Amino acid sequence: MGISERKEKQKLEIRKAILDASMKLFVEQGYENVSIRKIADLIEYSPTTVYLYFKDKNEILFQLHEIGFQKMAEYNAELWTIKNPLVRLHKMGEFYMKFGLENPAFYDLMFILNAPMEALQVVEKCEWKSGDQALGKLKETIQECMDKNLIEKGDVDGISMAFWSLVHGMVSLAIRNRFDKLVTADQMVPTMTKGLTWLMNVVDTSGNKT
Amino acid sequence: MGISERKEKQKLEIRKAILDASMKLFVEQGYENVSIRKIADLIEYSPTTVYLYFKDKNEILFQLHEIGFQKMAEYNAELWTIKNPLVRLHKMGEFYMKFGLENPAFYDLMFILNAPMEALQVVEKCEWKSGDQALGKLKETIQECMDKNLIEKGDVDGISMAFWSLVHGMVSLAIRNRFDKLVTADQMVPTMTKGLTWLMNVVDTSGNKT
DNA sequence: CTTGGTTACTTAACAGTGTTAAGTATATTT
DNA sequence: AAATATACTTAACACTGTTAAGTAACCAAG
Repeated sequence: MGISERKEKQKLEIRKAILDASMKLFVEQGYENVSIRKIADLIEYSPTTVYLYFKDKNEILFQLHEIGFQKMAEYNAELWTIKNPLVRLHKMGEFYMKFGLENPAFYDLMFILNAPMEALQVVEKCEWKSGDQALGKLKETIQECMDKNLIEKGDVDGISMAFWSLVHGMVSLAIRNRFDKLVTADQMVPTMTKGLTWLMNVVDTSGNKT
Repeated sequence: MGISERKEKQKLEIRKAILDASMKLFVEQGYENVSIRKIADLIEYSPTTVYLYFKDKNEILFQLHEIGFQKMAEYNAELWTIKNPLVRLHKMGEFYMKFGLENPAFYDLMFILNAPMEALQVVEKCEWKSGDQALGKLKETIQECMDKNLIEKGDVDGISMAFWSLVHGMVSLAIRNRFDKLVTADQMVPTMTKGLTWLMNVVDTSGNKT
């Protein structure tokens, strides 16, 4: 079956070429400029060929959204060397904001746009694996903080959601230009950082507040 | 000048008709179904006529976004009768989330979509009046909390941003379906409420924690 | 070696989008 | 009555996602 194996390989190569082209378009020209026709132009196939490798555009965007989570994991790599869970939690927030501000296109796909989630609903996987995994790490860290009496004990799910929401809120308001007219450009990142630091201080019950 | 006055009036009426039609479309069929052609169909004019009353689609969406802020003000009406600024702050968050979840289309326009903000940048007004005003009320309340020693004193701007970000984060993650696979439908609102209550308790230095 | 069928891809079209240049009546002013 | 201004429309441009139908190329069976 060496022949059909090679064909399988070739199919995967074109799939990859489509994703690469999509990536190129959407990193260089932003989300709204990723179109099936432009992808087809780049890989030098007709637009309809794209549909032989992906169900629809949402599925392509879902795949890019997954690549986004991989990229985010790179930002978080050094996180797991941090022993103190409270310091780790703080850094987690910082890295999250850094990733979002430096990769607004990916952030859009991962946490703002509807399209990738629509792909998920169709496939009926009915599981947002990447999101669930990321939230899991956050919950673990918060649980650890509670276990070590670094923050007040409470509902881990609710507190995790609140923590995530705070950093997501900041990043999404920033990249969707809601801070532009309210904070000067040079004060935006400092204000965001201060907001997170404020939260960290306010939850800190260890007595070693920074 | 009675005649030109009547004409002015008529012009305003068509402007209003366009906005009414846009409203109808976007409340009934969602944001992505508001198109110039559909608006034109509803008001029984040709699509190009719309451009005689609005610069472009972004300007129409900006106007709808303003109506959204008015609607939000209605939700907040009873807020200003609350004397205790800490209780008011809590209710502010609750009403904000309630508004967002009950009016996702408006919320989109006000705090998520780029289009309305693009209209603002073109007009060179260079001021997001509605957003600035809303944030102002939040800052006042937080300042009052500090003055009355109900929360720890600190950077009002940063803390206001953090507070806003938390509730915005929750609403936007919810309406963009990021909670769907992570929290069961019936637990979503309670989890969000708990998250806000947690923050309120954690900042409360009055000693009367609920 | 030819036939039949599968695979991979393309052409052409549908139904829509925002936007604009150019044209046409109607009404007002000179 | 002629010139001008107002209000609106037609037709087109350049796009979008998506699909039905058609066409080559290859591959296995008779």
